Amino acid sequence: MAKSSVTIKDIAKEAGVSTTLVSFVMSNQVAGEPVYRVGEDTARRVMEVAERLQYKPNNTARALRSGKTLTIGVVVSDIANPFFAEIARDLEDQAYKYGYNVIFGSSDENPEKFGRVVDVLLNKGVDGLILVPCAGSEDAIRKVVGSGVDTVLLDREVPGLQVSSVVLDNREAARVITRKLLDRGARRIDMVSYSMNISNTRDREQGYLDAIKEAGPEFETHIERITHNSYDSIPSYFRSARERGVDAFMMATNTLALLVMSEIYKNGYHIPDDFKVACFDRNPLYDIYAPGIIFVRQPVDSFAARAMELIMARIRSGPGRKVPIEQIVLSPEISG
Amino acid sequence: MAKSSVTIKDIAKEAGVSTTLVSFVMSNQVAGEPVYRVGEDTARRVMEVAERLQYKPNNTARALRSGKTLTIGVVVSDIANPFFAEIARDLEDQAYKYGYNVIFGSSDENPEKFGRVVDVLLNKGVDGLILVPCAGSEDAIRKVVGSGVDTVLLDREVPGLQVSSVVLDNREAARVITRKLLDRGARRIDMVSYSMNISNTRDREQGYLDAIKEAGPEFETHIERITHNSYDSIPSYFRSARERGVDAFMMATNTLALLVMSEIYKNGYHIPDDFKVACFDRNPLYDIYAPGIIFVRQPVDSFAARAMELIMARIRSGPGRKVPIEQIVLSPEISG
DNA sequence: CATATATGTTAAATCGTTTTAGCAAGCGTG
DNA sequence: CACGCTTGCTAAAACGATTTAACATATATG
Repeated sequence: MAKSSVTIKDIAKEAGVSTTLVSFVMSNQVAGEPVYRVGEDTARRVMEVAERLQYKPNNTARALRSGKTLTIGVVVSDIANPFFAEIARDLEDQAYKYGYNVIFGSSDENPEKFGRVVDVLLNKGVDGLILVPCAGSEDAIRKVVGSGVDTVLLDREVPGLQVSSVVLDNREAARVITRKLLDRGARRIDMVSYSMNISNTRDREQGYLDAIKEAGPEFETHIERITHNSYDSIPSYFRSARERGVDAFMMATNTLALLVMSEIYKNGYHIPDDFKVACFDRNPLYDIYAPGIIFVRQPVDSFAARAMELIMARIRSGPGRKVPIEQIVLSPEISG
Repeated sequence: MAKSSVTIKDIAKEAGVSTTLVSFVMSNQVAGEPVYRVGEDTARRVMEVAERLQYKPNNTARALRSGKTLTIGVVVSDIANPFFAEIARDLEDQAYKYGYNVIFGSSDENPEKFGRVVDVLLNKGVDGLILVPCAGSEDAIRKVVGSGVDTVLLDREVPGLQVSSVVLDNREAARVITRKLLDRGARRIDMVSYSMNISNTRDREQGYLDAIKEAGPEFETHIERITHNSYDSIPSYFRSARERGVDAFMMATNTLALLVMSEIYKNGYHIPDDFKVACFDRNPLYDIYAPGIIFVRQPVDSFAARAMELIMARIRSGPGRKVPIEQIVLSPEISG
């Protein structure tokens, strides 16, 4: 631990005031409006001394006494996924605006790890949690929420739980891009999805089915469910899809999209001439990789901003009368 | 912050002993060998009570008094890169073995952000730092190391700095895979690299040059340096490479490999028939994407294990006589 | 002028733990 | 039996901040 060496006491002595006063000045500086009344010139003097001595408040001591760490914990499902990496970045920026920091954890879509990570974060003393649930994490989330920790769910919901959340309108988004594939001439669209039981995946499948149903009874549907992180089945799946006369794919995530598209290229086909493709999430590789692709651009910055607003509102409303639960559903933007 | 509510005091009262004793029992439990002498049955009783009351030590208070957080800070250059994502995971596991936790930050290859992130970590009170330097981060690292914080560099070195590090033998690895391309019949090999000034990138370029030089004067070299995160130049580069009769590519990272390979496929060519490809780092997409690819598999688990060993050794040797600086160079494994 | 109110400041308690210094009992030794 | 050494335990002082309660002084109010 870095020895901060210069403490509030040193400043007090140097400026000829009490430590209390120094503390007042410091916390007034951090928060917006002055809560404590401090003489203007005294405040200036204290701040000058603090500056000169390069005072850095000791967050640990602060946390111990005040019970607030000004840190919120974030658990995403896979930090290596560009979608979540971007969310992580944006959350960090948002938190900064409120004078907060963020600590991350990754569940790797594993409910046990999810629980462990949440425990570690709580033990480190975060003021609130922003969680991306994974399949099987319901109990852990219920427990945390039940114990009164301020929590907001992100990207995925857990039905039947009294907790705020920010998600995309996945069903509508899926419907729109599927519809778009049809408009561009696709006759036989497969959806490639995950077998994980996660709200957003299920919603996307529904949207796909909605669109095909609307199109008419002559259109067939097929949802291929891939097991997370075991992608060897893709080549054989692609072969079967081709044999069934599939001419377009709708993918539930950017990872799936890349996998299927690389399979398409590997077999010597082109996008969008041979196969049309639609999917969720942007990926930096699209730019150069698949110019003709249709994708749902999730408003990641809004995800982060809304989630942070919700958690801040909850944190700032004392333990007494809490701010009400809010479930925010964001509208998708479609590209391509 | 989660109210842990039940404290050492409660246990002391319940068990009829002093808080000191409870503290002794608790910390003996955590560390390996008993440092304090405590009666065996008393210890058992205290632990029973602690268990029954579901005591969770308050890390904040611990940190404040002891000056140790049992947390080490890690700054990688891009958490969204699978290579670093895996390193992050492995570091977490390693730390766990020592009873430590890990907090992450990402510099996004930006030296200002690097400095900010390091400051935040130090301010949170980490006991040590594991850093992946980025171009321009030298000053920040020098400052941190100079101020006595235990530090280990990972994946990239900063020449002329007294600090432990764990890196791959990048030059040798690059030489070997370039050689392998030649052995498989490549006559004109381009290297695609980053323009960033980073030790490992420079070393890889040297290895490439070494191999071509060894091959004989009739072989030409070309190093194409791409600016990080601006990949629009790749199509035009690929065109020019094709015109120059290039028949193989050696890429400095997995990201570059994917970009160039997708360009190859997009133009209707195949790997390895039309172009042979070698690169650094594994990527999950390779499996399905480029079976014929040659790549350097970096021993990520060893990176993590060695780095954690080094930082632990430094942390545990008190501020008095520090363990000596160690620069560990790991051997690459070649696949394909 | 007396009383109330606002303003500027501080002493001391507190957060939950670790750590220092030391006490008391038991035991072997010469 | 007196001495030192070990064993088992504790009181009290940190750690560095925040927060409570209160004390002056100045200003306003009736």
